[in-house]
Amino acid sequence: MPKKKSCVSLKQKIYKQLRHDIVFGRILPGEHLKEARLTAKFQCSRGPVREAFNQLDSEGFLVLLQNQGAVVSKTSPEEIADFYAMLELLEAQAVEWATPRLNVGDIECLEKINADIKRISCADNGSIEPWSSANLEFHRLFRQKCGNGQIDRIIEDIRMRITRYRHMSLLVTAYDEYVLDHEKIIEAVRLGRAEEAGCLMRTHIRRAKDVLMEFLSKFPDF
Amino acid sequence: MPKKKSCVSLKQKIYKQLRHDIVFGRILPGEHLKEARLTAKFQCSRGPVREAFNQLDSEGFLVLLQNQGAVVSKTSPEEIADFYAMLELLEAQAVEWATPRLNVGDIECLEKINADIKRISCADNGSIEPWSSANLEFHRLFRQKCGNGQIDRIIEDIRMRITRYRHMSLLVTAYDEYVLDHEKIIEAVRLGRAEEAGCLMRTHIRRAKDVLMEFLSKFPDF
DNA sequence: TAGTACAAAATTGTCAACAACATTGTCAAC
DNA sequence: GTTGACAATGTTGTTGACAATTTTGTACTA
Repeated sequence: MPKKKSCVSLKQKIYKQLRHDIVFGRILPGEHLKEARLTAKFQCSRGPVREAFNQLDSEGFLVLLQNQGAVVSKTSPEEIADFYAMLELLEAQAVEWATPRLNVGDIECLEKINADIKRISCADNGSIEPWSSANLEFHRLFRQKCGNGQIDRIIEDIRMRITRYRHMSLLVTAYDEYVLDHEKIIEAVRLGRAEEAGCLMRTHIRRAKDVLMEFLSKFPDF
Repeated sequence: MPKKKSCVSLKQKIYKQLRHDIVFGRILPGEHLKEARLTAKFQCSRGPVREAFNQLDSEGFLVLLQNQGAVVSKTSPEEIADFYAMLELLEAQAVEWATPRLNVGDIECLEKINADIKRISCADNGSIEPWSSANLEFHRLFRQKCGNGQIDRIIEDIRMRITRYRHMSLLVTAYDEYVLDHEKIIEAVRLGRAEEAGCLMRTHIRRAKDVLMEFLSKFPDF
């Protein structure tokens, strides 16, 4: 049988699909992934599936056990708290570094994103993903412009790891507070007050952390 | 041919060996690794080699190019500067968090490690690795005891990534200053002055950064 | 000589089969 | 009924072969 042209490797295709399914909660923590099942789903052999597993393992989304296959990693409340403590530290620093580097266009962009967030909040159609995407975009802008590619990469990784759990807490979140936090941060950035902007970001993330941790304590099943 | 017992997977064995060779400079940045050569070296098929490549790729030690194999990743001076900026931030925080958690035994341990470092410095037999190991151990203690597993993991990753370059700068380093820095940090920790200890760590890492960056600017070939 | 088209070689991507290991189910002994 | 050995089954680890792609070598043309 002649093969089809492969512009992008099967490994990458499978990796992206699986990561998306894990991050957005379509595959649950603790679930045991079997190579055979995915081979059937993606119509390929076990090689590419195994390579995708490997990558997901070293990024923390899966845990590979010797001769026992892959399990979607569970993140304990303690680990989530640790992740959020890192976010506080890193994103505050990113904002501080970014502030003197942001131009008028960037600030307009931030305002536009925050307006979108506000609009989505008001619509409140029960769908979490659009809100979450817009929110991530707001935070992403700072770290991408802060001038340190490593902090950008590390924050991105952490955000990916906690997205699944964050989406839970969004069910009970008062979105308005977050929008106001964002407005304050934008204002501080506009005035060039880097340190203040960093503090505001820290407080903002702390608030999100508290909401999520309280949610998790109420629903220990997750 | 009957196979030997495999307590640890070939993939892991190859991964560890390759990572060690990269981190300790036995394989140089930019070098193209070919699967065939490694299958010969490790006496196995291409599967495990490919899996090791994948892991090294997602950890940043290699870059996998579509249909073009694996290249040992080069780290530019700018990226190294970024890594060090992260270390300043993260290790200072780790020390600050660790300070109230360290007991008498831990502090004795720190003093013992620093004494080892001093002894190795004086011996000065030209071998970098023992000094580097002892120094890493000193820094590792803080992050392991700081109560945040994620910061520990992230710092470990960064340290791995820059070890190769750090070893260069150790050729021209005045070790004594580092030992004194360590002593000051220990003293601050003993007195429970968390914030001060954090600042000292920040200064200490900044010093190491400056030495390395100056070295790299003198030898741009690396 | 420089440049290009094309064939040959080398290398990576994928696959299907086999070997090693883990889990499950069965059955006898107590 | 419980326990432990052991076979049966299922899953992962590894392999060698083939397909697809890239690189290299070579002859030809301007």
